[in-house]
Amino acid sequence: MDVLKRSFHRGTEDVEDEKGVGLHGDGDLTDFKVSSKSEKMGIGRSDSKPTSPNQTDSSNQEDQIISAKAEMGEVREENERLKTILAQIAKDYQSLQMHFFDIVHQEQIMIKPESEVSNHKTEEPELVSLSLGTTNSSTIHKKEEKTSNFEKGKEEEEDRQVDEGLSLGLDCRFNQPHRNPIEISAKVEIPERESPENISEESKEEEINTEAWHPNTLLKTSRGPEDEISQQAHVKKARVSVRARCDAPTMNDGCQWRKYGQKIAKGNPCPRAYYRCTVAPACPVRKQVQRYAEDMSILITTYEGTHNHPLPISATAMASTTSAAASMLNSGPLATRPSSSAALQSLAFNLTDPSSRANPNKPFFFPTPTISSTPSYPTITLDLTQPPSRHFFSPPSNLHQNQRYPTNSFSTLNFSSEQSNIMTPNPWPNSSYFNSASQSQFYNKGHHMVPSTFVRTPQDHFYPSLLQKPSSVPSTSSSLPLTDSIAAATKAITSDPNFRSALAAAITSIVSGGHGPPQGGGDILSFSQKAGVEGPIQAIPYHGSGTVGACGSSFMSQPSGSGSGSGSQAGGLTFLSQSMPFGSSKSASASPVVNRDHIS
DNA sequence: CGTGTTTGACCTGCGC
DNA sequence: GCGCAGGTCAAACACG
Repeated sequence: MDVLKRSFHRGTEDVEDEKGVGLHGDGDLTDFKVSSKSEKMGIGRSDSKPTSPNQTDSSNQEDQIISAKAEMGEVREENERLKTILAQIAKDYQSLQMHFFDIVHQEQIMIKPESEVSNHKTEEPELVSLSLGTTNSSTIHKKEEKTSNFEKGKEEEEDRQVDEGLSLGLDCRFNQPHRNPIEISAKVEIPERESPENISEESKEEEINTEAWHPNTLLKTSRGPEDEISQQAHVKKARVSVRARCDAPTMNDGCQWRKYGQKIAKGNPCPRAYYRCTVAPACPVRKQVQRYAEDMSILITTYEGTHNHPLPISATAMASTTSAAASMLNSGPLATRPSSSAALQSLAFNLTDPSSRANPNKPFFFPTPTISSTPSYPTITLDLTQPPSRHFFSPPSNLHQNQRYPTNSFSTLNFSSEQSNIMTPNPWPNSSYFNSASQSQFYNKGHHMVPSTFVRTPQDHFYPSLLQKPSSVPSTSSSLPLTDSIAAATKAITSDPNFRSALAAAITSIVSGGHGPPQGGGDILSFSQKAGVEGPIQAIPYHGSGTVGACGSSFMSQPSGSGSGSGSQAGGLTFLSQSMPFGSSKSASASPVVNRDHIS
């Protein structure tokens, strides 16, 4: 409508200039007529032509009548002319609109075969990848959104135009022919030693291309247990480990987890806890949570498998992040994956202290990904405990066996500079934060741990004080944009090897990073979806409210006591958000074992 | 009583 | 084959 208004305004500028009539596009036609006529005719105006006292009344009246008639005639002509102009503008607008819709529709048609192919592929038995984020579902949603836009009434044209204009541009950005998500994760789930001999790389790629979850994926779960087992056998092989400072027993990633085991791992006095995703009964995703032996403030969370269900929106960022990392891990050397690097940088950009983003003079950091050889369980680690490196597009600097962790050796996607990658000693190794009593008390009182940020600046290490902040953790408005933008960025890794996509994701991140959150799912989400940065749109209502807490930090608003969640981790993803409310997980936090282990 | 956690036992894979 | 370590199971337990 702005276009129309502007056109209308332009179309009447001449008239305004000539007649000095204050005609503005904002007014409707009726107002225009009235104001135009009245102003020109002097009707209802106090500043109408003054009459000379020296003239006779009769002659004055005649003159006035004549001049008024003349003016009326002029105004009528002008009015007709303006009507014609407006009609022409409206006609042009309609024409352009139709043309625009045609373009959009043609795009949809072009997209549809891809989606159908993708859906069809999903029917095939294939692996479940680490593409935790949903992909096609949101594509479908995007289409539905556009379709519904077509059906909306004329009164919604304004919004529609805005929306579709946005989606058009972004679709152009992401619907490139080279969009080929498979390339990235092709080798992820199929370690060489397990690769079927006769399967070509292409077929494997196709296979994995279907891994991203979409509604049809649920069909998988309804298959026989054999399929499930065979899937799991593959899924097992790739892991994403997230290393972050977290004082809560577990990291809240937005999903619901049920603890099914605990084991003392060799070389680490802290037990390793095993969790299963309970969002869906048959969800194969597991995670292991273990504290880093040398710095118990660091929590190592290892994810394995692919969610076969819609993810809560709060969990998508983590899912996307881990998915992206897994894809990166398995996609080969980063040097050959500029898109991954770019997207990771975008990711790191979001992970970086928001103040860095806010201040253009403050440099922001880019990750220094390092890929190492991987053992039986290829694992990529997102090291979010240190200030990230300022290296830009650093290629894998070295291949190394990571000796710092008691787990299997794994690849390290290190967001730290190499120099700073030395683990910081626990600032309070004997702190009562790891005292069972204090800890459980802390959690049970419903306080929320104020987590340290994943990417810290050196001065951020002074975070015991943060921990003592009240539960009013800033459910920062940036949470949603941040997480969504991260999802966008990471999605770019998994779904589009093209650099432009990653760059676009980065731009999206930047655009979204510093602004307040939209309510109810948010503009950023819509933006991402329209942009083809798919997210699990079906999960939008998951947390009910559209507040930031619901989307990014809803967990913060949940009582840490056992609610309906019964102590399982649930709630908002805070993983990559500014507030980073790790923990507040009742289950683990209240666990005496965990607390006990923290003492040990 | 339902749900989640704990924890010892069991299973599996790997290296020797 | 054996031992080790990681991973999982499931009965017992705790909690609301």
